[in-house]
Amino acid sequence: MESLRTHYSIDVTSKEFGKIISVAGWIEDIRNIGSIAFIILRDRKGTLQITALKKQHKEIFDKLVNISRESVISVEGLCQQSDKARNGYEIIPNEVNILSNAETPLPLGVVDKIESELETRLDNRFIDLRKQEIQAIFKIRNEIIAAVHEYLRKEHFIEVHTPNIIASSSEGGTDVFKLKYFEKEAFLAQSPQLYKQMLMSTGLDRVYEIAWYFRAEEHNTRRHLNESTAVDLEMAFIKDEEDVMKILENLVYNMWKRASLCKEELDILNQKVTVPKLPFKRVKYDDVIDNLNKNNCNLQWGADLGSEEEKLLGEIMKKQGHEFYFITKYPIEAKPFYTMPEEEKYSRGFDLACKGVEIASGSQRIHDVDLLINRLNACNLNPKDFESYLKAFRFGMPPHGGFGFGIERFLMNLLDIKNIRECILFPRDRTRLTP
RNA sequence: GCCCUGGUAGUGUAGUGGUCUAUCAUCCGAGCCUGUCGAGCUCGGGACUCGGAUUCAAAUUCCGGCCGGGGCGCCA
Repeated sequence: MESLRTHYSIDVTSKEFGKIISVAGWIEDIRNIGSIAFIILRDRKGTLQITALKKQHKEIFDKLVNISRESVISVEGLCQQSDKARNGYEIIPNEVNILSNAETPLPLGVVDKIESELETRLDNRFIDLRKQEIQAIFKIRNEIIAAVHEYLRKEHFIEVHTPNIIASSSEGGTDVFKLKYFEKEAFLAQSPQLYKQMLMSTGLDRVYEIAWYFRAEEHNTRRHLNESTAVDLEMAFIKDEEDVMKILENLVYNMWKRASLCKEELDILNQKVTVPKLPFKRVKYDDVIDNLNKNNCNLQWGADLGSEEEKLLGEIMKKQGHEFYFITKYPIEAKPFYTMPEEEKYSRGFDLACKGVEIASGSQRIHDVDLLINRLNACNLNPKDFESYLKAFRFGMPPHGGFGFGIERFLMNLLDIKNIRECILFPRDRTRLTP
């Protein structure tokens, strides 16, 4: 055999009929009818059929029929047109190489008729990922991240990488993972917030990062991970937060558009992606509260929206034709310390929501160091703990703003996936540390 | 952090004090079958999360551990 694989399953065309080709992959199914057997082989692009006849070649027939499912083989044989086989052709094998034998029974069936639970699937993720509908999620994920790079580079953002091991918690509030760093104590970053802001003092002006977020909160829900990814972005010399929102809505637009082009994967997932229209609706926080209170909510001014209120707002906005919308001018007390205040009680912070779920949040940031220290104190944080961050504000810091944007939440929303653990290859949740 | 909930073959389930020697499907194994594609048929295999308590009797009730699922708060 000259090579393990000359063709992928779906790349075989009528040009190959009558020729010797080789294919390789995992044995998905063996249907032994007696004197004839059909072996379904799966590769990256799809499946194909190998047809073995006992009469014609008993040795190869016996070999193929006795391999366990999900073993890896390479087959060389005659490619023959067949209306009865999938893809319109079948391979008549003349050489079979077993590259890897799968143990039996499988901990999880790839094409079994019985659905497994998410836990079983995650415990055996390497097999779970053999399913085309699971792979489709990550192929789409790859595409939308490509769209992020493409769009942001076009807008002159540069991709950066900031530390994940840090000396103090980024923003206070949420729980962080503590770890030993030689003789010191360190933490895992809950976001690149402080670093991307510091980069605004360098003149790089526009940066973004596909960032890891580590959060030690002990929640156990469908929409929380303890390790997640995000698109984090920061830009300098902005007039106000509107400049940031423009980038964000265009980014989201481009991501949806790119996802809508993944026709094959969307078909497999039975999903339709409708590209949103620009610009997204801007709604002031005050109007949101009024609107919700008119609809039988009892919200105090200054309160953050609970998940039920968020959902209700999503329904109200949808009736008005807005699937995506910004909530702007949040009360300063509902936003983190680095958020730029506006007037007495407001801020230049915003959230982007889609279908009643918050998918991104951002703001214009404070660039004045005295104001920043005031806000730290007001939030019961100690400016001393933030000295290396504050230093970047003392020697020339332009006005700036940015946002963070959870990739898994976005995928859930995009593909109507019910559990966030489906959106990341190897999820880390409250109890899961392996695989 | 708080609250609710669950754990039966490899997988997914039925069974809620007593012929349970535990159901069914899938799966695995042996066999039959020349056009399967959820192949079919015959035969066989395989399980009660762990520890303690109650009881004549526990998969089933109670307590605890371990491991899950979900909701709230918080957040992405």
